Amino acid sequence: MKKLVLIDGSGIAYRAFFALPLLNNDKGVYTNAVYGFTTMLLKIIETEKPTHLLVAFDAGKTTFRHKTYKEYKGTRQKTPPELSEQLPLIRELLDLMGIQHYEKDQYEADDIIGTLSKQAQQKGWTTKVVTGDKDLLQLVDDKVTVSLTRKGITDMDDYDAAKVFERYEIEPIRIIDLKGFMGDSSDNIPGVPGVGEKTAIKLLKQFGSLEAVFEDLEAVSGKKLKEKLEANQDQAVMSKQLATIDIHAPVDIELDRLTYQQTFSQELSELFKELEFSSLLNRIGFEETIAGESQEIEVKSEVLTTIEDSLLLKESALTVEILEENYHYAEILGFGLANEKGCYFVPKDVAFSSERFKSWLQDETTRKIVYDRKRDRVALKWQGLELKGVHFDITLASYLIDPSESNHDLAAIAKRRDIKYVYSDEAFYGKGAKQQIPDEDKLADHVARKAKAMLELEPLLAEELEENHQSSLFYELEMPLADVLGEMEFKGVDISETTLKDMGVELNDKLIQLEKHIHALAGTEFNINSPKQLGEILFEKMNLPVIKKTKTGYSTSADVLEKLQGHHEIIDKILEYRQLGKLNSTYIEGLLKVIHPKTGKIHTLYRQALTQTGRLSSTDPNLQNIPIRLEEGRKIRKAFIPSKKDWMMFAADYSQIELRVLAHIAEDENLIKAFKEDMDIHTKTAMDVFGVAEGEVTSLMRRHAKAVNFGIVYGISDYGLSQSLGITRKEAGEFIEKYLDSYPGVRRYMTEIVQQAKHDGYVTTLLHRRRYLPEITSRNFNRRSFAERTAMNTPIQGSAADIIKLAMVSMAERLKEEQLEANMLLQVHDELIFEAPKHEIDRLKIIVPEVMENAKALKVPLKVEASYGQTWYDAK
DNA sequence: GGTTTCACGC
DNA sequence: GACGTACGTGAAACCA
Repeated sequence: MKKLVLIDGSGIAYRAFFALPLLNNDKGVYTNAVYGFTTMLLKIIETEKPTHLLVAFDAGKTTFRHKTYKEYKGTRQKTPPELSEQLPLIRELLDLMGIQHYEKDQYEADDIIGTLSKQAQQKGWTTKVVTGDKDLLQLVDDKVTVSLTRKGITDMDDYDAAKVFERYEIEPIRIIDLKGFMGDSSDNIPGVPGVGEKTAIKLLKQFGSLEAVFEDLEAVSGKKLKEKLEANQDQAVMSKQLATIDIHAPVDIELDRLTYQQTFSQELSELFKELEFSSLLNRIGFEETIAGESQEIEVKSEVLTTIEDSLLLKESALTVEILEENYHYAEILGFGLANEKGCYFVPKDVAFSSERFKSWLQDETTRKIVYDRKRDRVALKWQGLELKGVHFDITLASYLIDPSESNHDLAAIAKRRDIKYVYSDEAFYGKGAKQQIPDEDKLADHVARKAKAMLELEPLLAEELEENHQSSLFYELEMPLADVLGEMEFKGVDISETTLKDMGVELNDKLIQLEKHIHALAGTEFNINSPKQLGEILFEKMNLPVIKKTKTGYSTSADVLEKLQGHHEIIDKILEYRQLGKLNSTYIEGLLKVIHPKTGKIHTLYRQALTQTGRLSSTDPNLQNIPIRLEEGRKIRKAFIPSKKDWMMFAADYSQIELRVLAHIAEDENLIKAFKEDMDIHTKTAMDVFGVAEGEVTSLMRRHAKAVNFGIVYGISDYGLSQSLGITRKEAGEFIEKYLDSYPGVRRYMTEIVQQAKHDGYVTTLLHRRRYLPEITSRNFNRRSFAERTAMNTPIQGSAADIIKLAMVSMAERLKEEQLEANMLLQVHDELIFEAPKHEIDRLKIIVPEVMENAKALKVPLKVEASYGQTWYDAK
């Protein structure tokens, strides 16, 4: 059985280009269309298993259709150069994959596909056409099916005749009649003005074809419609003609010659590597190995068995080689060292038995270049060593230069700067179950390469930081902050295991009761945690109204369930079950799992080089999302306790720091005044937006105003605001407009920052933190809108992040200066949590707000609220 | 092991 | 006219 696959190469490339963000490789070659095209191609080959395969392309600008209508495709924008430059790459790729491609002067890909599909039909082959263009549906028959890209590029809808009929209520061949009436704005086919899909289908159902309609115009119902048809008859006939695919195009290619045999050559894998399609390399059976170009470059290194003073220079690159992600549990494999003298690997036994080496590690006066200062420092702290004299952190530098680089992996950072002899840890050690440590020779080589690369990278990165005006941000903020965060992580926060366990027992009881109750109400037992099973129960068995669907089934999210409240008592129970289940699995069981066996405390990991805005994130466990809003969850905080007897937990948070930052950046008089007068900002916003006096602000008005402020801070859209308030998008848009009317400075800022982002390609924060926004010029509305909101939001959120980071560095210094025993333990974006002896609380009440409020002088005062108690829960 | 859905915080 | 919409982390189900 012959199976022919015909791919609309031009159409798919076009779709891929617009569906994917503008990727490029390290040489600046754009690759998104090639990437999308290739993933689609691999998927099609895998699922369709074609015996014959051809990719058809459009040829040139003019086609035979222009003879009929010279305006054909006249409104189409010129193909963007970022896309055109990728088309030769796609052809090269097809050649390497042994896939034939074809184009014919004066014809479009559609005509080639149409002609070949009909020839194949004659021979009794089955054909699959792959395209993004609905016009191709006219080719569907008993032997030909059409796959239409849905969204993205690999998501396809398969159309056979029945599916076409289901969708359009007409035979596939009548798609051309449909186009004749409707026209097609993207091809500049006029059709009959005022006739859309609905009317066209109605006419075709009644008359059968476009010609039949015009033969019996009198039978058309509706005077207006009749007039429109009469006036545009010629245009309609021509439109149909334009939309008709030529199935007798002079295609000089034999079907039998289109055989396809899957072969993936070395050359193909080279091309994939060049384009940086590493995920696709695996799919074609070429695992990216550590071999390849890295090992071809020789790096001389030595394994040290004794440590000579002469090797330990003031200026050196140092790597502390550990494998574990979680460095609180890390085993040190050894050290890499690179300096003027050469590159070395120091095995752990040699290192730890050398007093010389250990004192060098702890020597403040050296200038060490490291890859991840916090990681190295904390890992060594667990070994009782204080890493000192760190002068440069490669990860942090790379992060500040461009936070969007998806991995600040050393090999990637190096490769982008043309240093190619170092390979990534993942490639060297493998990942997941495949991870293993090679023998010492290889290990030594790898580690030494890393150290060498770091030594070489430091001046390059330092210069880039300087160019970006980020030197001070780097040396004076992020670098010292890394040590402060390291101390917080290493110190850890104490947790009462018994409190957690008691809460767990109680929760489990409640969950069992709830589960029974829910099963009884549903009349059957099922897994409430499974959205799939829950959806079937609610929407099929119990016939509750479907509010929203996900791509795999019914949505059962909280906002959907809330809309169903009142329909059935089961809803409330499910919501409660979800809430308690979350508390139990994530917080009770989750936290119990991560208590460190050596300290009995919880040691989180702050990620300092991750978020696009400059905020920190926290993992293993995440201590930045411990419940607070609902009382049941808030009780979790009772388990967070001081580590010593007679100590207290002390918490201080910034009040409205983002909106204060906004007032400052936007220089909005109204907003500045409000903060200077220390007004309740949501009430103030409500007064301005609704035009009422303070006393007339209702709680609903305040709630709406609060959501608008929230939206400003987080950069949500009118849609997002409408969702959170349960109002229409239009109303949400009006709220935002009224807000901007009330705060003209903010409006001006929003306009200007978008202009600036378009001009510079990036936005910055108060301390010159940078975020690039390449999509701000995207032709895709969604992408562009998202980039615009990001441009408005990042300086606000990022500057707030800058400020609390400044406060943390000052705070650590201040605690030391005053010789306080208090420990700074946690940061939750706008708040700091400490533990301290009772007798220091009075002092903290003064200095913590003082340090935080004076971290950075703005045009409005910063305000901090502090509290304390026996547990984190009580510090409210 | 990867993806999807849901839910927690700011 | 539709698109699919703050950022993070983590658990569980489900599919392969």
